[in-house]
Amino acid sequence: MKMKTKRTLVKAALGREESMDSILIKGWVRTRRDSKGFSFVEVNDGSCLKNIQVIVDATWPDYAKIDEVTTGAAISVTGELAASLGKGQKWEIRASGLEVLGTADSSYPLQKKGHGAEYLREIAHLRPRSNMFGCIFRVRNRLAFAVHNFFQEKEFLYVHTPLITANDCEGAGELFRVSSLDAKSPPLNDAGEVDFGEDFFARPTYLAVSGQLEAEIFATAFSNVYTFGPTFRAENSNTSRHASEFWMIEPEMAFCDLEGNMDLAEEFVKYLIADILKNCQEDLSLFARFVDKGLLNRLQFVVDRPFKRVSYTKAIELLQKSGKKFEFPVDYGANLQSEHERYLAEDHFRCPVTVYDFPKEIKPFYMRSNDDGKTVGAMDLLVPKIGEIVGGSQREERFDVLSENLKHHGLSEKDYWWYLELRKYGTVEHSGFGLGFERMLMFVTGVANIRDVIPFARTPGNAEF
RNA sequence: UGCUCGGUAGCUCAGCGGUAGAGCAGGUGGCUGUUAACCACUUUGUCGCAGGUUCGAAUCCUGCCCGAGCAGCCA
Repeated sequence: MKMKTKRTLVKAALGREESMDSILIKGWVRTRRDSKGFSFVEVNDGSCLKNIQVIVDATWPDYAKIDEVTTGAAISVTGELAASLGKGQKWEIRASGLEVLGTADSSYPLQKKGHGAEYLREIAHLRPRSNMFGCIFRVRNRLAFAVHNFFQEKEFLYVHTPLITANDCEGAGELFRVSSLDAKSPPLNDAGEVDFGEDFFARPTYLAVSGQLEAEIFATAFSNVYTFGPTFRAENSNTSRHASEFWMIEPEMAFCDLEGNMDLAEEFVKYLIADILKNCQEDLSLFARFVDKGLLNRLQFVVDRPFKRVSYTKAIELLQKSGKKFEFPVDYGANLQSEHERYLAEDHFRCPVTVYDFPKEIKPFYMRSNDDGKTVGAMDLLVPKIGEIVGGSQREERFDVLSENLKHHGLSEKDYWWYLELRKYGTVEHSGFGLGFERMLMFVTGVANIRDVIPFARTPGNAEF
């Protein structure tokens, strides 16, 4: 019986130290170049950016089949892995057999030459086969792995918080309603409004905008926990850095104050960048060449230097003294505008900056009140080019103060009874933050649009794939 | 949602009142090792949609649709 050759991934073949008498590869044709007497076929299977070059000699009995070996076709090649006779690659495969597994005619939308990001977005089912998106999604994979490594090395517990929630969390933002009621004729109450008491969960429910409140439950049992999952916002945002469905990482730590929180955020961001610099060099080199020439220097810079920290009050002073004309006025008590954040990270400090201790009026109910009575222990980590990448706070652990804050924000204690009980039984100082996974990926790859770092982007009016 | 810019060949784009172009892709032929191969020849268009102005509209005007950038909301 003939031994069946096991398939080798292109990445493994290219990384070989020695030649192979017999090799089997499978993948998709990127391009074919014909010469008199033989053809060069470049095959990619997604395992790495590089293709492997296959030589098909015209003396091969089935050489007529070469016409079907077109850009986009899926093929299987057997042959010998040998040192390349040409320049530009170490190894090539001298084919002894070739099978076209799936043809692709000339209507194949992915050509060998430059496509625009917007066009590729319209063919999200094929763009992973392009060089750029191959790199993006390999880095995305590694970044997700690095997230878990970071927290697992620190003994943080990975917790799965619910995606369907009954609290319209923090009273902020637009939520997607989750309902199984008949949209055409929903049950009505006496006032003629939709009666969500009749709905699946016997109350109004939504897709979660954050797992924070539930993460706090676990932090007050396991000390250090993190979530990593999808989250949903129904805001009609049309920008290059907002998506309706995105992934977020939310660590939550008991016995930790705002400073410990900022320390962790900084360490986390640096760890992720260092991991990608180390493990995704080939993919990063493509971004450095075609997307952002300054990428590698900027990433190295961020890993090497400490982040700056300024209080909100100090940040306002800096902005007022900057002499720069802003479209929006810089006033104490107002939110920092994008242009203000950009000035701090890109012009003034020229590095990531953490702004902390914000006025209480512009922040949610759960953030811990500072002793000055005016500010809360909040922090935003701002990064050049992208802006806010992390938002977090120390949480209000004092029952009376939290209860007061709920009232102040017009929220009912009844809806947050379990959240309040965390403060009633064994309450402790605790803190946490949220890091936008796609924003981190944008920073690490230099890709400017969030729609291009998520496999299938959900934005207002778009859910095709 | 507001402001700004854009929609011309399969893709990238030029043309911006005088009747449709280039490069690439595709096709044909050539080339003894190519590297987004090269050389020669060659096919392809409701110029986003609907009105209007004009002798004449891809080009000017209005409305709509779609996309992008920025702002707000945030991660």
